[in-house]
Amino acid sequence: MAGDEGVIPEVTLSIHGAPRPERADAARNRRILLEAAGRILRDKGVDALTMDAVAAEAGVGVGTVYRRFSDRGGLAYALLDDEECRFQRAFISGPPPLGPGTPPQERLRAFLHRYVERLPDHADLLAAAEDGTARYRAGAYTLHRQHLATLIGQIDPALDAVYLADALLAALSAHLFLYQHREYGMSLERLKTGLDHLLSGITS
Amino acid sequence: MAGDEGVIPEVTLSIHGAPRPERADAARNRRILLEAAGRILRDKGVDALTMDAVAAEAGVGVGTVYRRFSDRGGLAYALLDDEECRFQRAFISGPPPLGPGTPPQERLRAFLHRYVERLPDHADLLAAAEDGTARYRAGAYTLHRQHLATLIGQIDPALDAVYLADALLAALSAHLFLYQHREYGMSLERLKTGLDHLLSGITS
DNA sequence: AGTGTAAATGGAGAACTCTCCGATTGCCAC
DNA sequence: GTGGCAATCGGAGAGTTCTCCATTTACACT
Repeated sequence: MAGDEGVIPEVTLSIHGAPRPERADAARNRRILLEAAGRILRDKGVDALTMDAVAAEAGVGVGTVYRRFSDRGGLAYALLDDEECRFQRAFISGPPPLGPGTPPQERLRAFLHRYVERLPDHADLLAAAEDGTARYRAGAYTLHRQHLATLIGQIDPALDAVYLADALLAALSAHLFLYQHREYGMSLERLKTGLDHLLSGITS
Repeated sequence: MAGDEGVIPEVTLSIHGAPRPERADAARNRRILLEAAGRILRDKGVDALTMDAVAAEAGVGVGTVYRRFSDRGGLAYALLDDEECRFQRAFISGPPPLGPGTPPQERLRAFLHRYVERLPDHADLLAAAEDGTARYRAGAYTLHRQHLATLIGQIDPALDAVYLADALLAALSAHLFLYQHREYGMSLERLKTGLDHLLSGITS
């Protein structure tokens, strides 16, 4: 416990910028809740991950769960936060071809491929997080879109970079992935190759 | 009432092929329920369109609503059925450029543009219908995908037509549209032009 | 008409998400 | 310390979706 974890508070780049430091009991509860949620997720699967169940497992009231994570999607995003932060560091400042120091065409392709590789492990939780219009309001989406739009703008300033970023990310929807991969049996390789073809209209 | 409506039973091409004819009381209730739902939708908006409200407005039990339309998404799709059937007729057997008798590149483009034009009027209801993975299980999605995949296969048999159909349709998600158009302010023209750019990788 | 049966009905109730607000508690200035 | 206040807590309850099944009803076949 000494020294805690690091400099950056928690829930950093990805979901929402922390407006102000959390009170000690609140921070403790966040940790307790995340651990409880992780246990439920591991032991009983994503369907058992209800707000009531998390509250019961953590031994707090359900109101506390909603105060920490504004809704079920928020809890799901919080559970993905570690991995998301790693991904964000990788494409913002990591080594090539994901990070800087590579032509934008290749960075774009690397981003999409890496995103696909991330999906199998997280699609269930992501699908819960991305429910409805929630995906587009999340910080992660905004950052991904901005990153893709920047790369596309570097490739060809005449393109509508923001629109194309949305379109590419739409093809990476967790719900679509669940359907394509688990139900329709498309392999990750097939998805990557398909994305490459989509890209060919952009990198031309 | 004499002569009813037509040859084709109801809920025809779009949602699911009718397995067997409906009993008279069931058909009557379907009509009553759809009228009640339409009234609620018109008067109070999509948020008031709950299964309980429809049941109450129609004067039946909620179990009946669920028997007719398996869930809220099913009800939403049923409300869209008329328009959907018209759209389907248009791209299957209607006049060019949407229907046959036009090069596949142009039919593909016409399909996407027409889809975008349809969205503003129906996005709210469509968003309710497309919730979660429901979109991909719906008959309408399957048909749209098959149509697009056929056109893409005609353009270039070497492409993964089914994957690209999914990807194009992903960009037409009602949830994404609501975000892009209503929240982000993208015009229909901008969406169409963006889709044209996406297409350029396919029609190349 | 009478009858058997498969289909349709309705509403109680389970499960869930999310809100509300009085009670409680950490934290900072003094 | 201690006083005050803003943040936090908890759990009852409202609103929804969807299930279940005992009861009722339509319709085909004598």
